[in-house]
Amino acid sequence: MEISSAVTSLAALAHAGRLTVFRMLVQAGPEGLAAGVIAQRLSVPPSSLSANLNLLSNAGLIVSRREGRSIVYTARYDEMARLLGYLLDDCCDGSPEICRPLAERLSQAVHCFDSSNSASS
Amino acid sequence: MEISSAVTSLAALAHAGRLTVFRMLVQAGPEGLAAGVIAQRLSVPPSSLSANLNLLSNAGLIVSRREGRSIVYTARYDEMARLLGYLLDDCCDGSPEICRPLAERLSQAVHCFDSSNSASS
DNA sequence: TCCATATTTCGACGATATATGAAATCTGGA
DNA sequence: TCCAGATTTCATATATCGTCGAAATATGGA
Repeated sequence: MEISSAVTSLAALAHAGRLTVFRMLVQAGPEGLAAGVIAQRLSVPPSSLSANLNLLSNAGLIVSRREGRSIVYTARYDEMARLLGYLLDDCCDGSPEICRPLAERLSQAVHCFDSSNSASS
Repeated sequence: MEISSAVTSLAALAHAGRLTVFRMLVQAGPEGLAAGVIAQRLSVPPSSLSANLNLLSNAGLIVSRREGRSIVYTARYDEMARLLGYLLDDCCDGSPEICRPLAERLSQAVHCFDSSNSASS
């Protein structure tokens, strides 16, 4: 991943409204949420939300699809993986004991770490 | 983690210069790097670097200690873990097959995932 | 075709972030 | 005490971001 796209993604997330939206979409899964639903849940003007959804979309963190009259947004898990991977890539450089707690915190957050490791056995 | 501190940290990282510095410090490990060394490596004016180090420091992502005439900066791995954990916390909500690739990307980046999992066997 | 619904685009204002030279601060040593 | 080295603070100019009403666009159905 290029540093410029990492910066773009981080900037997109560095905003309370957008971060909230993004986490909502991450939670929502592949089905996603319509723009109107998000605007209602967050009590935010449609035009403001649209601008922020656009920013997240341009950063590659979410995608949209039309579904009837609504436009449904979905989180891009692959891009999220790339971004977090980029932040972590140079970690643990020769010091496993330092990033051990980090790894534990991550596996706590991503529950399928356990299953992805035990399921392969 | 509060959303406001997540936003502060993300904003601190959403800047090419600061992101580069942060990754340098993550690489450098607990020994850290003196401000002057960083400024020289990156060919950036000391005052600019100082402002950016200050931002990262206020966000809690790095810490400084005086060592002779130099001020040495170090990455805070614990805070990095908290931030990334916050971004991931709501992931995988009932859909392990979705975040599986994400988990694999992360374990690729953080090499001690393997050791932390295989060492316990 | 015409209307109601769902979202986006446009425009303009205020607020915030960035960069950097010059001066100030702090440290170690003679 | 005085000096040189290392870094920060200050002040200022510049550029970018965020918000939201009003108008424009796209869709589905009668």
